[in-house]
Amino acid sequence: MPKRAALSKAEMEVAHIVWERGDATVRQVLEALPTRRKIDYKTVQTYLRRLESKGYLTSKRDGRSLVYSASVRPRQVIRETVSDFVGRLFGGESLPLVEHLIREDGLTGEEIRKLRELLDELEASNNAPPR
Amino acid sequence: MPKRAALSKAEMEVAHIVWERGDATVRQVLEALPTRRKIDYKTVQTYLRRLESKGYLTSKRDGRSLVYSASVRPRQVIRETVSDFVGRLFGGESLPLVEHLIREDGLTGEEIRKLRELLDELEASNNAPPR
DNA sequence: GTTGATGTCGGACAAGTGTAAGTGATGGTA
DNA sequence: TACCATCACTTACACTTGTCCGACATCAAC
Repeated sequence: MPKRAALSKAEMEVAHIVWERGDATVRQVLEALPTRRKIDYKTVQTYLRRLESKGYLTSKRDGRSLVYSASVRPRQVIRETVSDFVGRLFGGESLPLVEHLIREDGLTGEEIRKLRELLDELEASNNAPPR
Repeated sequence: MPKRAALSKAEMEVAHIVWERGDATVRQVLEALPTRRKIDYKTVQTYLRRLESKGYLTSKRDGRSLVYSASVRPRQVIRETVSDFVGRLFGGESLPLVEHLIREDGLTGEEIRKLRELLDELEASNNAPPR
């Protein structure tokens, strides 16, 4: 794998926004950021530029503006990033993190149901296929 | 809360080790680190020193050595750290992270059972007590 | 009582990060 | 057409982080 430099915290934030929208200009990212996050246009511009130079995003021109979009599958990036995080803060064990998340964030009944389904599904495919 | 400076990646790693063991000297942390992580004694020393100055650990002397231990409840620190992470990479939604974790890491049947129990428990306390 | 291993205490230092300013092109509007 | 808002591009700059070095103190074993 052509190891990209890791995402910084601020970069994660804007990358997430671009991924959610599919693509975005500097201004769109700025507007999508939570308003409490008082951050300058120029700063967002820098993050996007860095994300591009790290290989996470590409940009194409549209009129005067640049439109950024993923150049690596977000799924993949998320996998790597989460894995690094779990490795460091939980010694590589993801179960404790799952438990933490389930416990700490009051999940709605709806969400609990959803998770239960996911578990069923998993268990089924766990038993069946010799892979 | 007296907002501590956030943990850096390397700091998370060593903090986790100290928490796991209850307490630890520089050398013990060094030895607990995965061997592939080729890192110098002095470097570990620095991380511990910084963790102390950031307010996460305290040290007490034992002979010539310093023994570090948590000075803030790990639970609390983990909560903050995870919350920050989820905020940035998942826009604050923890469910997607839970799903990701459950899906990506092949959980054992045992673990799945455990999670199911946790969900039951949660659901029960969700319905019953007005807290 | 000199030597070597092991500690701590204070730097050090380059790269990475958060945050933005300065400069110049461009396009809509008074 | 002169001006202002808005872009991109370049540059800046202090703080943080990852990584370690040098000096000095101890202690055990020659």
